[in-house]
Amino acid sequence: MPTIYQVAERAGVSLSTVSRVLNGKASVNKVLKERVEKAVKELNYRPNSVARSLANNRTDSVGVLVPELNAPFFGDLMQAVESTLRAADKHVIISVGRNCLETEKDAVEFLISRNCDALIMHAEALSDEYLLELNQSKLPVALVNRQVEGLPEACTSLDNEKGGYLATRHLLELGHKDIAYISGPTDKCDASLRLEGHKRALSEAGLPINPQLIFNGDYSEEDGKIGLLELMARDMPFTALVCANDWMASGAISCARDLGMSLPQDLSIVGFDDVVFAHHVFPRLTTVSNPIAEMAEMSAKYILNKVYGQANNVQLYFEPSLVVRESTVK
Amino acid sequence: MPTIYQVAERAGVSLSTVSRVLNGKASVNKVLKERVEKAVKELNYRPNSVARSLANNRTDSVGVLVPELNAPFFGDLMQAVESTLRAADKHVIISVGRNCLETEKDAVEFLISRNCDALIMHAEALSDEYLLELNQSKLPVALVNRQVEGLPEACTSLDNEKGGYLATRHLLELGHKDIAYISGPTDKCDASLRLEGHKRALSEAGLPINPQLIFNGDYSEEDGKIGLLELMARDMPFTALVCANDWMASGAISCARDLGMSLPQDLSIVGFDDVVFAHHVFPRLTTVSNPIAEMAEMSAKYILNKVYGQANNVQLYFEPSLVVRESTVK
DNA sequence: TAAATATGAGAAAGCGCTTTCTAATTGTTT
DNA sequence: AAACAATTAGAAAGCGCTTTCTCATATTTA
Repeated sequence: MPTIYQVAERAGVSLSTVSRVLNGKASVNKVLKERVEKAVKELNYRPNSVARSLANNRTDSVGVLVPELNAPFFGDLMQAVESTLRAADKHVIISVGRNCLETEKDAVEFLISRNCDALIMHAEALSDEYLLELNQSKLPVALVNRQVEGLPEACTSLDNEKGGYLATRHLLELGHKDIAYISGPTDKCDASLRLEGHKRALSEAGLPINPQLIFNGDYSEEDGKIGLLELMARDMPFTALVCANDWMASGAISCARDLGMSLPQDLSIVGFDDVVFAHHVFPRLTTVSNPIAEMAEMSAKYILNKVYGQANNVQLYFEPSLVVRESTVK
Repeated sequence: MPTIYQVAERAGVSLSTVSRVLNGKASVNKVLKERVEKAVKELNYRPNSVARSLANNRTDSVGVLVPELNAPFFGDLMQAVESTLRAADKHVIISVGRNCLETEKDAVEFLISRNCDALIMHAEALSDEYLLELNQSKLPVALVNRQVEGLPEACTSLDNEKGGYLATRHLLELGHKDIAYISGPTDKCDASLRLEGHKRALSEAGLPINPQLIFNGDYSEEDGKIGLLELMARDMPFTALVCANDWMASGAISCARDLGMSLPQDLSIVGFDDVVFAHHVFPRLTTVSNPIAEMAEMSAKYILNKVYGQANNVQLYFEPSLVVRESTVK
């Protein structure tokens, strides 16, 4: 691998001049510039990014923290972040948090030790205070799909309340009156907001909120099954079911079928997120779209602005919309 | 951020000594060692990984090339690679190839310019020659799920022929005689081997190989649909269908249902890969498991051995197995 | 006890780049 | 034409670490 010194020698200039040509920051005599460019080409020179990083104290790399790598939702997130950042010649270092406080902290430490210039995270377990502190003392941080008090411009988020509202209103419009709900873990903000939306829709329709028709799940497919079983055991009849994400909806669907129900006639089901497999399940799932890819892209653009001096427009707040498929009927 | 120099000062030793303690390569007087460790702790010192990389010419980072980030198959791959490498304190730089020659080359260049110590790739478009040359002149390379002439120990692969054979034999054992096949792109080695296996199963059963019952798809969901339509238009009746991956199987399933067929009674369908959504489709898909996660893990271990001096056992060749679910009946 | 060997610490060079500082050259103004 | 300002090139320091080389001290051997 040729170094900048060899380029300088071949071009007959000092290495400062080569550096200036390469970075285009200061003006360089046209003749010398061409000589340098020629030498660069002839030697097939590529600057050593490590040396560059050491000298100017930035690595052009952004750490990304996601709960897992093999889930469609986070796949979409990473896809968007990677392509946005790569277009700016930045690179992505990925770390997995597993939805666990210790692992997330570890992952952040790891990313810091790797000298990332910034962090883009879908943090589940880390506290608001930790994130604030991190942002202040170490690295600029962008949060995807989460709102943190004190970091207004660093957070992209979805109107989850509206999403829950849309799901339930759709069922109400189809004529359902007895609507069950399988919630996500209510200590998570998005889950509790979705539930709020559900309740608002019921209230607006003048219907009571029956706690017997609400089950608290943990967003897993398994809890979709368990939830449906439990709700049915409570002996409060219902003709429709809202699940706070598609995984639980999918679990509920296969459970319902195992119970011998025919869908969607016996039970209308709505999911949330519109992940890839939503149209693989049968009946194809009516769900609420979650523009995770756009949110992730905006988070990346925020970092590009904040750390790398770009000036993209960034949208922080997103609206969900209903995707009607075949899992809901009158 | 404290530097090694400040640690040395606080501990009252030279920075060489600090370095030696940190890296544990040379022996250091116990007393001094403890003083250094104390200073490290007090200052909360973390070595600067960039400076370290510059000095010893290695970045402890491995480039990973995948066709896409938001597909379950590659999600599994990355998950395995990331966790294996992270356990060894190496980090993963991810780049996307999009199944396109130019993009893959770009991605590799990018990874090289980032001074990765090695590359782990699921390369679709790059030629064997390119990969060989890359491995020889630039960076150690590991190929996941692909065999490259000349790189025997660097490749993990699946017995695709056997997979195709298993799929078809399963249908034969259920009593099917007229079995259609939707293939992947036959210029890809895995696709053509799967097809070979299908043919061998037919031959062993004494059945003719009817080209009218074979359709060449491109592994996309869309081509599952198109394939089924086309096969049915050919007026050669069949009672079972093998698809060379789960995406096409899923496409064929929804197409069949749109056509009013009832599954699996009217048509038994087998997929390939056993990706996450295989059990989300209805009827739950009988398919051939592809141990992509294990292959990816082995590729990572190979790199750990080759580049970082570890001594893991690595298995290079994998056997598929049949996963019987509900999409196939007598 | 003197000489030979082993052990461990520090000084300093070097990894490949950026950037500041200085000096030289060119151009501008009166 | 003299004095000044504006450009632009090169020298050198510095980023934070590793590692070689050298030297001092401790240990072993005759």
